[in-house]
Amino acid sequence: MLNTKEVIIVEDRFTQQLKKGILEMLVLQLICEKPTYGYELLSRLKEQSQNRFVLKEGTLYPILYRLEDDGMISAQWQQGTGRVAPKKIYEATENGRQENVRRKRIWEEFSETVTGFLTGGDTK
Amino acid sequence: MLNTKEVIIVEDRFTQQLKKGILEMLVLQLICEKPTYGYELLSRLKEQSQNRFVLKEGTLYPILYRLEDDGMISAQWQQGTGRVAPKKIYEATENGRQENVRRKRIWEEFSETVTGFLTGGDTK
DNA sequence: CCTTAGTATTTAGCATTGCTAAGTGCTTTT
DNA sequence: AAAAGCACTTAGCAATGCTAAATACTAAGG
Repeated sequence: MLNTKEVIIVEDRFTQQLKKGILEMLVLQLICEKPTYGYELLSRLKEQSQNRFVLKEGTLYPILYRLEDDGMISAQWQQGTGRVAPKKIYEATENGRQENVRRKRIWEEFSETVTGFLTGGDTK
Repeated sequence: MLNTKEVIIVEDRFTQQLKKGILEMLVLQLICEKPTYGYELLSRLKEQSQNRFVLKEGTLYPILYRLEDDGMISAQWQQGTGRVAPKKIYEATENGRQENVRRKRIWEEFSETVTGFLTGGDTK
C-alpha cells in the first residue's frame, strides 16, 4: 500500500461502553494462551478480532498494570537481545487463570441473558 | 413471603463493568415494546432478566433522563388518577426505535466477536 | 543527512456510566 | 404510629476506555 492511512471509524458512545470490562478480559485471555508483551498484544487483539479491537497504547498498558496489581499476571523484563529494545513479558498467574475461567463463565451467562432479553420481547 | 429481605449479591467490578451501555439498551428496548414509567421498568427489568438486572432508582432514572436528552424517548406526566401518584410515562420516539434496532445489531455482532475470541484460542 | 515510520513503554487528563445513599411525598398495611 | 410500598429526584464516587503526548532506539527512503 502506498498510503498507509486507515479509515477512521469514529466509534459512538454505545460501542465504546460495550467494551468496558471486555478488553481486560480479552487481554487476560491472550496472556493465558501464551506469555506476551504489550506491543504484541496490540497486534494480536487487532488481528484476532478482525479489526474490531484496535487499541492505542494508552488503552492497553493501563490494563496490563491493573491486571498486574490485581495479581492476575506477572511481569519480567526481557534483556534487550542484541540491539532489540527490552520487552516486558507478562504471563498469567494461577490466580489469573482461575479468574479467566470465571470471567468466561460470567460472560457466557451474561451475554445469553442480554440476547434473550432483546429477542424475547421483539420491538416488532 | 414473610421476610421480604433478599439475599444481597455483592457484584464484583467485572460484572459491574459488563453492564456499561447494556442497561441503557435494555431500558430503551423495554420502552420500545410499550410505553412505561420508571418504577415499572424496575420490576420489568428484574423479572424479565430472572433477577440479573435488579437496579436501584438511582441507576434507572438517570438512564431515562439521558435517553430523553438524546431524543430517544419522550415523557409526559400522567395525571394522578384519583389518589394514585402521577407517573411520568415514557415512549420511544422514531429516532429511539431506529437507534434501538441499530444497537441490537451492534450488540449481536459484538457479542459474537467476543465469544469467538474466548473460545477460539482456548486457554486449555 | 534528515525525516519518517516502526518497535516498545509510560503517563496525564477527560468522558461516560453504573453504583450507593439519601431525600421528598403520598398511600396502604400492620 | 410505624413500616412498607409506590414514584421520582439528586449528589457524589469508582472504574474503565479514550485521546494525546513523551521517551528512546532502530531501520528505511529521498
